[in-house]
Amino acid sequence: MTELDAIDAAIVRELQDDARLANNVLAARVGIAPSTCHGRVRSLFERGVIRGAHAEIDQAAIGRPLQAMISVRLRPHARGELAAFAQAMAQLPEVLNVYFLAGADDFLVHVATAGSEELREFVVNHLSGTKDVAMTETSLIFEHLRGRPAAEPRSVRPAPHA
Amino acid sequence: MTELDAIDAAIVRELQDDARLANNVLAARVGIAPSTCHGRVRSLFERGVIRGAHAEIDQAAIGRPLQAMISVRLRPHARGELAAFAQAMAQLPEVLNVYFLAGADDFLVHVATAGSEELREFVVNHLSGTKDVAMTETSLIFEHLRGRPAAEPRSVRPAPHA
DNA sequence: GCTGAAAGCACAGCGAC
DNA sequence: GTCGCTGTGCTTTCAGC
Repeated sequence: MTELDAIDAAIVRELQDDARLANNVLAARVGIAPSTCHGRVRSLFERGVIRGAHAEIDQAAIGRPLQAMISVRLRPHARGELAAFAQAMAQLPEVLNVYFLAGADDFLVHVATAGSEELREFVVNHLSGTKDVAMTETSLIFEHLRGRPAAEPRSVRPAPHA
Repeated sequence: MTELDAIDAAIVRELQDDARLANNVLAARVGIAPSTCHGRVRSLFERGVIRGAHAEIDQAAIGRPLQAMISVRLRPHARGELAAFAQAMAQLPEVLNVYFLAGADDFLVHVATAGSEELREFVVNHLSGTKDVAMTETSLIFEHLRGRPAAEPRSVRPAPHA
């Protein structure tokens, strides 16, 4: 697998915190020249270590103040279509995340809706009212905290010549 | 609250998909001049509609191939410190997300670890082995799908003079 | 909302170490 | 691997409209 040195790890950490960080600022922060830094960032994207950059939106500001996490269990006969089902879920405008689980439930759906009525409609129309769904359990989300960036838990090999 | 017109909504949608999109490309895509577009993006950040931009990392590539979602319930006496507890969780390097729930469980912790042993250690050291935690339930995550960008579910007022 | 100018930066390719 | 250079184009801020 693609190995990351300490500088790559630092770049990943910084971009995880702010994906729009200017290259020259990032270079200074990780202690390398801007041209080198630019090449490394490009490489991280090309190698798939950084999959993309996404803006974090205040859902309430765009008219979806109510977030919920919905546990979903499919009926046994529909388990084969689990992937297709989850994929379809992810296309719906209310859906923020779909987590495919290995446990009692088949997956979790993280949604943001305009209100409780819209949430109810979402669950009925796309989940509990569907023939493939055996069970749903909806929990409202009060708050969502992002973890602090982490890169390379262990075995970070030293940088070339920092 | 800060109102968003159709152009702001389009900008939000594009940046949700790619936060590093070049300003001139974004401007062309939403149909306004680059300088105007730049001002709107700045305004969206300043108003807090866009809270930040974060790189999406391939956790497996940085040495954390195993992800899990952990349901946590605190003991009744510890409910008052729920916010502080969750905040502390979010600081741990393994934690990607903490979802504060209103339901049977108090919160969900989304973690990425180096392996099953590290996951077990995480749960024991920071959750089940803690005096404030009443119960935990760990589900492995097979896959994580991001929802497709959505902006302004309804009541998008027309743009000024698009 | 647009245009235009000016400074700084991004980005690619180069050679040198 | 690193760094520094150059050139083109873009970003960003500032006017004024």
